Amino acid sequence: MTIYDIAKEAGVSASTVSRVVNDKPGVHPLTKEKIEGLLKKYNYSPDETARGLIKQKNRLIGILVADIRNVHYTDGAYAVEKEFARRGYCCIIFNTGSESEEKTEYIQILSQRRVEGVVMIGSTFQTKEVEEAIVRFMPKIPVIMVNGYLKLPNVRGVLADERSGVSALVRLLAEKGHRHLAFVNNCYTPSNRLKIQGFEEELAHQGIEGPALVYDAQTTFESAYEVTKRLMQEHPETDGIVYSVDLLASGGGRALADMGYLVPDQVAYTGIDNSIYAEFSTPKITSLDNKLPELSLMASRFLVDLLEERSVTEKMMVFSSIAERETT
Amino acid sequence: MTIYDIAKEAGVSASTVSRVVNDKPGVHPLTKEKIEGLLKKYNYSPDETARGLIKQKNRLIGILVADIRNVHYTDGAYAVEKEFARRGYCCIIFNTGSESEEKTEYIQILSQRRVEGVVMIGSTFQTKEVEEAIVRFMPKIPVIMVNGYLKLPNVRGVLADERSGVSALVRLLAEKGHRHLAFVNNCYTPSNRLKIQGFEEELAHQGIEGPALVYDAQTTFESAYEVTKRLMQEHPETDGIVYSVDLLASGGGRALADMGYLVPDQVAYTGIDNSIYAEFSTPKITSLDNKLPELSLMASRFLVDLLEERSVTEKMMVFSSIAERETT
DNA sequence: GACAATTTTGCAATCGATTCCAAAAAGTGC
DNA sequence: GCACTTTTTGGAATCGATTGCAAAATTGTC
Repeated sequence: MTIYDIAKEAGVSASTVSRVVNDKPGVHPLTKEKIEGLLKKYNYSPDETARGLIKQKNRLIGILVADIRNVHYTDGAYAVEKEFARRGYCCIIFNTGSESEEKTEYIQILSQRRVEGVVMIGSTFQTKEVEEAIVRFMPKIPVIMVNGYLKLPNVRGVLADERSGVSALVRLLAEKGHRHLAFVNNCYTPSNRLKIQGFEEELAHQGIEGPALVYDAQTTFESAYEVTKRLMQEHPETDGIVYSVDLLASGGGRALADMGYLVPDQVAYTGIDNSIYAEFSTPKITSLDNKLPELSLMASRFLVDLLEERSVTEKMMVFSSIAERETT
Repeated sequence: MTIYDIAKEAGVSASTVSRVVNDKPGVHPLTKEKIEGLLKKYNYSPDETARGLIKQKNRLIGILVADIRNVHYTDGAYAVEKEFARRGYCCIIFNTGSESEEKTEYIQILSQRRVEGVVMIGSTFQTKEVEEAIVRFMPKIPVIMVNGYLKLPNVRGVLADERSGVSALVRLLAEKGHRHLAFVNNCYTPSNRLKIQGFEEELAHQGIEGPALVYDAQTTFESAYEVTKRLMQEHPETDGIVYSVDLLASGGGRALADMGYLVPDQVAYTGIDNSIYAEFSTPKITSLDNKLPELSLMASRFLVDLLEERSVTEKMMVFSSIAERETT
């Protein structure tokens, strides 16, 4: 059912029907009534594709996420979708995976769809390859990065201040008397580098000397379990651990329990992200809340400002806060 | 950069450029080479919107989910997106919320976008209102419901057999000697009704007489905690509980622990969905795995079959299995 | 070099809307 | 009833592609 079909049955031209559909003035009340009847009769609603073509605005937003199953990305994607749906946009979502090739590919696809804006959630998009892909395929489309940033004219960033957040975690541990601290890291993303930086800085602040203890683990419960055991064997004096993500903290906590340590008295530990893992592990894990949902919501608003061509700043910092639970 | 711009610079017509872009025969090798050079130079890629308009196929799929933050929906949405991305489709996703009005609205929006197919994830879409909305706005668009079903010519369903799954849970409990069983329910969705049915049927099978004990709770950890306490006070003989979802089982487990019950010896319990809650609670919860990711993957394949007009059955049943852990 | 066969190319219509401009219809005043 | 204004309507171009058909260019054969 197209606008022409309606026009034909109403005995008018498509222009007139279009005016009624878009509620524009200059249509005779009787004609309008007649057309409205037909619109309802056939449940007509205009083809947004065709509309987008002529208007050069398709009200489409692209969301890029490495893996939506990752709890904190889920929250972010949800916030973005909700905010844009409210404003009459549709969101096209892609799970890009971690390969940079895939990311480039999806950036191209989104540009082909002529999306009006893109939100990239997660620091994994803060890479040279993504930068090149943006320059190549969407140099003019507003891009907002949640927890990431690239220095390009059409890119804006919304970031949690994880560096000072991790410093706060260290301060918390130090205040409770834990001074032999270690950091367990899952991978060297830009975001994680900042965390380690915050860790080291605060150690210095607290006057804890010596090289900072950083252990590497895979992003799995089991790996964190193993690494923590090894850590405690190699450095038995350790009494405080910061894990780069909650999942690791969960695995590490299990290891500490199995080794017979009293938590938080003998060894205290924290996660980062304040995710479901932190809340549902036993004991409940103290975690750094980087407020990804809020961050994503802000990102959406940011993007809307850009779409409506309001001038805005280059990036925004949001302070993260600590959700203290049973492990500290 | 449109196809005409390329054509102009190459000194040929748009038709010729189109032929090159789509790799169609009948273009002189030299012309082709020249055009390909320009395509690369300008990073030209055809506007999918315009393409969709003329081809009457936009390679767009709609995904409707009540709330993607709901862990088992996340997995489903992921599976669907991945499968369609692989096939060159884009997915438009909406979190519909639980209101039926919103669902109707999003169904209309998707129809306006002329999506080629729709996947609805979750039994919440199995309602009269959704049925009406489909008839009204997308009577011709293939719709696949994951864990739901509506009797309409364009709708197909992929369902987990939760009824017999819950029966299996009851059987498991009964085999371990638990015969005073209760069911804690979060809400009366079609899916949950089937669970209760399976619960009651198996009680009868096992020769456990009396009306089945069914308690109602909100879908929160706290509510499950309270309801479980009340349940154990009102029926202290209870030695086995089936919770309609894992989150409830998690809250209930905490209540049982606080009341001093030995799990699983004195009281055993199970969740449903085999979600992250089941895996990360302490003790780890035995849960019914309704295999939503697999279900969603099957749904995608099902939809592809429909899109390619292969004939397929009306609905498919998938048997669920039990992931046994520490609470039974 | 003429003519047929074949290859290469472009014109124009199309998809389903929107919108400017001009034409038609209706309304107003004398 | 005529001239003029205002309201209502329709025609045609447009957005950015695709595609069937006809025209043009090239190639081959004698």
